[in-house]
Amino acid sequence: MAYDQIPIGRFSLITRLSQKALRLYDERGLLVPEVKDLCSGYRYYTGAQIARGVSIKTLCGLGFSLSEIDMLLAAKAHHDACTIRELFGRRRQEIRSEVQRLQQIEAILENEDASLELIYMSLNEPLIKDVPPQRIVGKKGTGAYSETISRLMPALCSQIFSEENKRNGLKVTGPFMTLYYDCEYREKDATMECAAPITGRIVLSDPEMEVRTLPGGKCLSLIHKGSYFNLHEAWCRIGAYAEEHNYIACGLQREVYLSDPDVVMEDELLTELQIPIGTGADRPGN
Amino acid sequence: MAYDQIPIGRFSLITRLSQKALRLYDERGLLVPEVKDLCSGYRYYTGAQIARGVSIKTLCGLGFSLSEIDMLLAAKAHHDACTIRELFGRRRQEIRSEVQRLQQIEAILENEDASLELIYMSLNEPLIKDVPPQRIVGKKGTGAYSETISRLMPALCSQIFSEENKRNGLKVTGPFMTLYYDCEYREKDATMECAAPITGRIVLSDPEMEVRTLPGGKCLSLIHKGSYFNLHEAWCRIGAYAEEHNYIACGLQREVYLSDPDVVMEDELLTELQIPIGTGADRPGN
DNA sequence: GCATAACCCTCCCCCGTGGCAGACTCCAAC
DNA sequence: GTTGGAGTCTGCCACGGGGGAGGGTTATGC
Repeated sequence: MAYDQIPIGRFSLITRLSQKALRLYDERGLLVPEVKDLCSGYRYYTGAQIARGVSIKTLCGLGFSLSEIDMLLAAKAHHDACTIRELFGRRRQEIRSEVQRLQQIEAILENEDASLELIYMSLNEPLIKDVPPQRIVGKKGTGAYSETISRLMPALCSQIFSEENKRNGLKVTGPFMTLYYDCEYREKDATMECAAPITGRIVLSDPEMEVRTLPGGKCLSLIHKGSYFNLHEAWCRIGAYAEEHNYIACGLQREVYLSDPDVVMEDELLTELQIPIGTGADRPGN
Repeated sequence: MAYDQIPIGRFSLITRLSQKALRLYDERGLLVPEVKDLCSGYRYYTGAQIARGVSIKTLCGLGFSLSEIDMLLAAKAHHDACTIRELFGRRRQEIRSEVQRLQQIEAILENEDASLELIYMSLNEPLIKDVPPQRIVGKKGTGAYSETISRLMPALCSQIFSEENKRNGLKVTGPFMTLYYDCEYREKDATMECAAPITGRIVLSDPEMEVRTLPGGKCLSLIHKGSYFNLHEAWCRIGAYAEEHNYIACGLQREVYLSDPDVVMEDELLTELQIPIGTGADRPGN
């Protein structure tokens, strides 16, 4: 059966591989046409290559990558059932987790029908992330939460934005935040510190204010959307999550004010809660 | 809160978007940094952009494309709940079909554990494809299937590969095939034609042989792997599939011999079955 | 004020496939 | 032999990032 000059189009019809794909496989060495006319550049396949082409098409449909397909076909040629089993198993694992992921997404999309608010809902899962060390200036105080913060923030700002510091080129390099020194909720006498990450030289006239470097490291992070009055709910959630996963706070918990409350509407405010869990050494005692 | 010079690294940590992604969104206009230092090229984001970044991150995680995210955010800005609902619904649909597809693959991977043979099993689903017109030379005959074919093929070959035709540059341009003239199975007196697609001028000494052009068009196609003795099973499957989907044959059914039986082992032989089904103008009702 | 480390920039390649443009080649029929 | 149409070639862009090279910029600490 002298039938060995199959041009790409015909070969594509037989194997159901697109011409584009066939050219790619040629380039990659996965399926190289038996003959390649040097002057015209035309690719000619042989009947014996059809089987390989069909195999590639099928494995492709099963979601294997080109390099995996290469390995599978080589393993088959060597009757190496072990490699094949392993690759198949791995692929099954991938598919399972992918299906799970998609089903979670589907659940989210179905829960709230036409609202983008759920965007923040789905962010509610706390995540672990890395935080860089920051040089901050802060002012400590004790009292009820919101009142104390309302008192500390203006004091902090007036120092940072003083004429002298402006002249010295002081810059605020990140969002303002509050650091909490207590491990539990305290209604009236919580100790906290309002702070801002800065760069440059700073001159302080308030003796209660302090400049230092906050250590970086891993932390549990949760972004909350909405009024500051609802922040305690978010703290509850991140706390529950930490407990559930056996994370122990190893430093000051932080409340990072991502939005500017002077500009953003109350229920659009973003706030990030952080609980250091990594190798940080700034335990309350230190 | 004068905090408006967030470099890309810090912004990346806050929003959980990679720097790579942020640069891409800048280029695409999806999330353009408020300030771009013209001489250093540094990107600086503002606190007000965090919300948009977080939204993008979340929508991305839900699997929306960048252009869809653009539409969603625009729709949200215009309080256009309708567009949002539509995009969400479409995405849900996509996810459902993707999950279905993956689960089918998983089923295939689980069925046969470590064998590549299933590769051909999964090809068993007949497919509709386009076949080009072919100029063929064929020789007809009547009788029992395998005997008749065994008689016709050598006759055909001896003509095609005759000295005279070789001199004229006759070329075989595709696999040999058998065309079946009967609509049903006939044990002893089936009419069939063995044929080969050719190009060039041909000289025939056998008056029973004929050169003509086989019409192209859509056909149902199934690739069978294994001995020719089992071909009838494949014919049953493709026939059942055609009946199930109301496809009516509108031309000669073909058996295309993709492998060379002189070279390939019996149980590795590939054969393609084709049932022409026309352009859809010859459905049962029409 | 300077050194150094950390940061940021642009450009290129990778995955695997589809689409398009412009040029070349092949074949069948006249 | 010629011609026209179909087939094929290469190369570029797109998707949505990840990774790396090589070189400029900023911040901190001494």
